[in-house]
Amino acid sequence: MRPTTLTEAVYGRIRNDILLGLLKPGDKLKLESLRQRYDASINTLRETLSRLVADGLVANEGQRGFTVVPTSLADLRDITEMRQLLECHAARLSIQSADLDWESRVVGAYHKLSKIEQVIDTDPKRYSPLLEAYNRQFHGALISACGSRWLLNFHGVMYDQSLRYRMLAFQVRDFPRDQSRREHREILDAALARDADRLTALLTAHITKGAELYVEQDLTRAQGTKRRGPPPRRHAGPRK
Amino acid sequence: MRPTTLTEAVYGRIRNDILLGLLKPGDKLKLESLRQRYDASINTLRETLSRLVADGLVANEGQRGFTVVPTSLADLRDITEMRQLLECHAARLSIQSADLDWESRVVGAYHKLSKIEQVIDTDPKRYSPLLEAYNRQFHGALISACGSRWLLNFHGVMYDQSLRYRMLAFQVRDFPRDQSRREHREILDAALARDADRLTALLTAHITKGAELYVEQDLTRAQGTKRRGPPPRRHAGPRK
DNA sequence: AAAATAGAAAATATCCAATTTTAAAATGGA
DNA sequence: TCCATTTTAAAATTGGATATTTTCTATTTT
Repeated sequence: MRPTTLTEAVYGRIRNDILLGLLKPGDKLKLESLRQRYDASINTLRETLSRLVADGLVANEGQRGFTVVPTSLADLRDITEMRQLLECHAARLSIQSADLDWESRVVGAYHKLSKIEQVIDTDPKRYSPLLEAYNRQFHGALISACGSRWLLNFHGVMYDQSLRYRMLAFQVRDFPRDQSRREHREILDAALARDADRLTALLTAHITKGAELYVEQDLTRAQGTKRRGPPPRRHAGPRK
Repeated sequence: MRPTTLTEAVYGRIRNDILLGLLKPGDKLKLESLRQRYDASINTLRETLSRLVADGLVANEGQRGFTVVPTSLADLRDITEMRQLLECHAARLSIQSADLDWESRVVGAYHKLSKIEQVIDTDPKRYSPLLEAYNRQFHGALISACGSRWLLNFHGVMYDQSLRYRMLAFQVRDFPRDQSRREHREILDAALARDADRLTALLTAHITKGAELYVEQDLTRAQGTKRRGPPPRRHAGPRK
């Protein structure tokens, strides 16, 4: 589904630019520049930025305008643990009430992911953002039967946060090959075997490894401007 | 800390009105009416409403404006379970890294809560919103040493959501007496004894009971307008 | 030279008026 | 009663104007 309103479209674009690291942690988001870059009015921009504040991707201190939320190892650790908690819990619930539809979604998502992983693995030059999209869909499918909107909601937020760190890591280091492919395969097997314990163990390890991609570099250096305060504010909902 | 900007102030006021049930589930939030009621411009209003969308208190479907998010038993169940998950997890973590400061916050918060509970218990007419504030502070203190900003963040969202249901229940039924007082006492004891298992068990029960106040009435009747679709969208950060 | 201060320039937060789009309601026949 | 059309009420956006607040820079003071 494509955005029905301008605000939503711009929201998606800025969000994407932050997630991809085009807008770097700490960057000041001057309304005037944004106006030109995204071709929308100040008011529309402010509205979209407010939403991003809620997602924990943008900060809005007092009267000092908007900035891209800074990164830190502590924040990454927090996000990683939180994502593990939520994703494992949701995966467990999903397995409990797993039905054929769920299985079908999981297998389908895995297939897509697997195919593109194969392509990229043989030729790293062909890395595509599609990989990230399919990866998200696979993880999404796994927990799609958990039955809790809020859980999916929060998980989505954490997923995006961790994605940002991962993408930042790829800016300085090569995309890791092979390993995550095998992990995904194991995760799929555990899911289809309805082995909740094994599944959560695998997911935990998988998520940890993903985070390490970032930790390995010390990416917590100069970012945009000064204070690299704590993370977000208030935030909410998942994508329809 | 008082709001530094108009938007923040209005945000707080609308938020409060929704939590208190002054703005009822399903209510249409016409910008024009809001403009008068809260004395702010359309743009400012849109900005604050966007934030509330993130909190899962306001919905913003397509091009049909804003509405107060409807309530439903399914949603309440979801919220309740989610709050239990987060609050118990956070309480456990808190106990793990509990120090004297934490203990002091817990005891202090309990004291305030206890005092006002006593007053209200002897004279129900004197029910005060302060009780809710102190109750929040007590629960907040319990998990304040968990060390995870995101966890506190998400918990805050769930707490507010459950508070809304509770307040809606009080509109039709009397404030329950005595029981929760005893529960709080037990919770305090378990916390000070560093008994994580007992504490989480008590918290779970306590939260369940709180939710039942609402379930007991069938409060899921006509609310504002038509479709009472699913809950929220995206959401994010905690209060500073 | 470090610290404090005054003033200028830049950027925010807000508001208002006007336009374009959309959705919901009303109307008028088949 | 059920469509199709017109009307009407709102919402989404824009552009511009205005106070206020920050931030920067040059000037003084200690």
